[in-house]
Amino acid sequence: MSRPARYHHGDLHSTLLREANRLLDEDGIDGLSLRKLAERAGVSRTAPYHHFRDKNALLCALATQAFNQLDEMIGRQLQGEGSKERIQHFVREYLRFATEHPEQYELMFGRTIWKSGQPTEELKAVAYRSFRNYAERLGSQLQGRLPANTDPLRVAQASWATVHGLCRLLIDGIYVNREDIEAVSEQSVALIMAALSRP
Amino acid sequence: MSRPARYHHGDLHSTLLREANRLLDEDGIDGLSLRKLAERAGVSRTAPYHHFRDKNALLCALATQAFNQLDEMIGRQLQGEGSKERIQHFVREYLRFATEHPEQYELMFGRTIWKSGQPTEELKAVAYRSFRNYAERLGSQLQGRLPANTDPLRVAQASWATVHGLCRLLIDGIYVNREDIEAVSEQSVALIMAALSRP
DNA sequence: TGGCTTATTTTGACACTGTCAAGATTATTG
DNA sequence: CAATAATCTTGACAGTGTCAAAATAAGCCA
Repeated sequence: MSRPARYHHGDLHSTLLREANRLLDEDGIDGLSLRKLAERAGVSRTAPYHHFRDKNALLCALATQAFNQLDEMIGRQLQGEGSKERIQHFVREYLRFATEHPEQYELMFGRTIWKSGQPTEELKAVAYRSFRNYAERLGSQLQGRLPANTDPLRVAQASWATVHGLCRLLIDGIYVNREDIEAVSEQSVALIMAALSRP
Repeated sequence: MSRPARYHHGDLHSTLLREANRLLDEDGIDGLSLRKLAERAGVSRTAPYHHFRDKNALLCALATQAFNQLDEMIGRQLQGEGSKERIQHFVREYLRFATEHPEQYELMFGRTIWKSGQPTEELKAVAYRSFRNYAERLGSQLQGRLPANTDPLRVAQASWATVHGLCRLLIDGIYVNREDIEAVSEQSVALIMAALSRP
């Protein structure tokens, strides 16, 4: 671990990613500065620029990692046949994912990357893939139970917006009460399921 | 308007608010710096500090203004008896409110104030009042049509989360296609209305 | 009016930030 | 072993929010 200080770090790329994630958890997205990160990695201020084009690129790399985790979680939770309980459980897991690492979630969906910065092609790919994954799996969960003239894609988009909206309200500090969010999400699922025809 | 430069500006407080709103529209929330603002107002860098305790206070003032507008809009759109069309129309107006001044919306609901900074008591008051207003009016629109064991407050929270989620996806630059959002919001309203009993 | 208090505004300074350019050092390759 | 490429450092610049101390103007009370 703590080898003597050398000119070449040897493994700076992954060290940067690791320490950046730590900084993100500890100091939040605003507290994550390249200079602090460099210091933690035991390296000079501009060293990271040889591994990431700029700060935006670093943040995109972090977000990409997180999207891969989310994608994996979606695949794990939304498999098998659909039921209200399964969907309910998925929503809880999604909320947990977002609230256990709020700064990561902010990075994934926030304006820091998508608006102010520029999402990497890699990031865009994994982000869209995650949603497509969700849409497909939810579609087969609800298969045959949707009312006529109801596009499954629209249902996926709408439900995702709802859960995402709840997450944002929690993460951005507008709602503080976690149990309220829990109840609201149950209400949302209940409402959607009530609109479906019985299998 | 353009009087000769005096030591005392005379109306700096409101000038700052006005120019800050312009800067917000033009350069976005990240481009809104106190120094640029001071320059626009024709005053030195630290002059604004005698009218707003710090940058957070200025932003809270802007957000408070915006919430008052939203509150007024809610009252205007959600009066009278409820119908699917009226609610649909309200959602469209809400989307319009958010997308015509995205930076203001970001200020109102974003982490800049609610998480990183500290919302003023005044801001908290008007924000909660706006939601209470929405919840009450939506409640009377749906009166008597909600299924048993369905708390109108929860429905208000859930539906607000949905519309808010859609706005965020648009504003943060994740969704770019406006028509998609339009269709998704219609789908959301349709789903909720489908779960209600006929009047 | 004059003098005192208070409200505004300014200049100077500090610690931060991201990032560029130029040089120093090590690793790699022919 | 020499040349090239990769990696890292130091120095610098423009930008940020904000504090302290000094300058200026306005308001008020005699």
